[in-house]
Amino acid sequence: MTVRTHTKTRAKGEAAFDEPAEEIDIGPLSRMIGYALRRAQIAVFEDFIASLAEVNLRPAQFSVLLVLDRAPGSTQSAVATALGIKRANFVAMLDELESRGLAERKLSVNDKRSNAIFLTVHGRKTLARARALALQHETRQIARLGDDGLDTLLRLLGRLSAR
Amino acid sequence: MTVRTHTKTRAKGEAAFDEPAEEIDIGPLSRMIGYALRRAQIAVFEDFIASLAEVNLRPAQFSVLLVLDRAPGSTQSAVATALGIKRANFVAMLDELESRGLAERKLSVNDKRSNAIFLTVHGRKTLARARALALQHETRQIARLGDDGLDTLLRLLGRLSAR
DNA sequence: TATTGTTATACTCTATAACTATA
DNA sequence: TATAGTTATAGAGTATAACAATA
Repeated sequence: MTVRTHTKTRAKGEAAFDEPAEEIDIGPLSRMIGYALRRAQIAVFEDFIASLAEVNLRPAQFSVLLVLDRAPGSTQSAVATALGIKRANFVAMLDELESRGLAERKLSVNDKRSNAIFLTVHGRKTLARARALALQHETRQIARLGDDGLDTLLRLLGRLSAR
Repeated sequence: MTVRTHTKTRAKGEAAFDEPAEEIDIGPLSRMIGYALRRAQIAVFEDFIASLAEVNLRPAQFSVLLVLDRAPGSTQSAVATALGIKRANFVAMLDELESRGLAERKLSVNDKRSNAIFLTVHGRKTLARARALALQHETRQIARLGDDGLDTLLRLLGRLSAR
């Protein structure tokens, strides 16, 4: 698609204040870290979502299944906090995973306030398939980054995320 | 803050399937590109928003002012497309910038369907201050990245965003 | 008193369809 | 027919306050 700006019919080569070039060059914006990060994140998430379409898992849902597999029996608060999700917002997320038969809440016997969360058998099977798909996605991104681009990128991103 | 998971009172050193460690380690997630990108983007945007609090400009609003300064008289569609914003969503954004006296729509004489967008004098003054604040923010992020971290990061992010 | 899960709510961002006036 | 701006609307994602049950 071609991006055009406001333009008058005008003799060739002639310039005017209110008539920018046909396509807008965003200029210094493309060298700003936040902007570049946002564009890259959108592109990578798009590829991730398309890659996992078969299992219908969004990035956040996949991350929850991964954590539940690593730390089965965790409370909702623990999982939510580990992933940077507010516990209030985690309720609906878990509701959906549970309604899809991927995870389940079990009443805790020790602390009756909390639920212990587990993957179901179906959840584990789905996660296994999701992992394979995510690996393909990841491999594709790593290939784009080139030789030791991954380690370098993760190191730099870690410095920005710290604190 | 300490993240705790579901835990029973239990003799020291004893392990159990449904009792994960006190804090959940997200594990392989931290080495996934999309996840690392998201965390970094959130951290950088947070710093950006705090840095520009004085002028009350969000990242997207700042980017619009930057583009208008570079390409005054551009149409709404051109600006929106250049920044990856849907033109329908750009209407309310511009409404706010206009109501704050930062930008203005002018009826185009050549094509009466479109508006030519300009910064106001106040918009230019605000942008000048915003640029100074954004530069401080950017300098802080660059310092975190270390020696030639910026060029490396932008090169890698560009490879992920391509297409 | 503090915490867990929950509900209600609101605000931002994003996406699509459809209208109008112009081209 | 197609495009620019607009409206309406819906869906994610995220944030806060408050409540009941339990610690």
